[in-house]
Amino acid sequence: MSMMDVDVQPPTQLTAIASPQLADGLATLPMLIPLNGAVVNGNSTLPTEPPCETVYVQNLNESVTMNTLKQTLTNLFKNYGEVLDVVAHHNLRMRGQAFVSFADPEAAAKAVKEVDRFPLYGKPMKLSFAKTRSDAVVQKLDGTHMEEYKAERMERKKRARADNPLRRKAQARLKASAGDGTAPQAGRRIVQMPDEYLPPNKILFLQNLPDSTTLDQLQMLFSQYPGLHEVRLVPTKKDIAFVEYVDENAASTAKDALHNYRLDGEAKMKVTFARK
DNA sequence: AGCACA
Repeated sequence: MSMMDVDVQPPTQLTAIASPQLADGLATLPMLIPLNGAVVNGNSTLPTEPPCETVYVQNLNESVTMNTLKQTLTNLFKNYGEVLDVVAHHNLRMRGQAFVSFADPEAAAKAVKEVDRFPLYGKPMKLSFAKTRSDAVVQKLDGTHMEEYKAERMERKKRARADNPLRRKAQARLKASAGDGTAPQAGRRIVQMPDEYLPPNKILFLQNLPDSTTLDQLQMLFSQYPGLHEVRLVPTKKDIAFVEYVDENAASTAKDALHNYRLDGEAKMKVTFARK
């Protein structure tokens, strides 16, 4: 339903690779082994992106609600492997970003390669590997060392804070100028953006309505959510309709509430943002 | 721009 009805890269079959073995003796904090690619000496050697299990996503459309965002990201990324967790925050510092954790670093690598620049909700996502492992991954690797891991993470944070910020700025600049000659446009094979990933719109698009659906019925249903402007049926097609709200936020609320609602107790109606 | 998770 999600990615399948359009021409999108099919789910990647990945053979499971051996997870890092906790060598018997020295395995106190196996997950703290630095994700390779550490900076060697301040200037010349740039860190190569480490094969972290977690993908760091930037440039997300910030007007999408947290729930739909997480849901959508899970749906999208599970095409590349088992998704353990999706973490996103709405606060000033963290909005527009998300962390998608895979069980398998190869799945993450595949996702970074193929999904980078994919336009989700109207904005091309920037994908890279997370700097640190996520809790979900650590849990999976070795749930028993969670507490120690968190303690260690605190330490790292402190050290980072003490670290000279100027040096980091310089590194960032270097990196920006270095890469970026031929980043392949992701999503080349997509002939049409799936409805689910369209950017917010004050107009909603309803699909899969039962034949018996009436205008009154829809008005009744959608007026439960504030800001309803108008419901429009499509004379030639009984199974679809448009519902317009005063703004995107209002529409978004109604959409989240009524997507998959069963009007007749049977079929689920699909509610997405309309195409512009 | 911005690398979190209690």
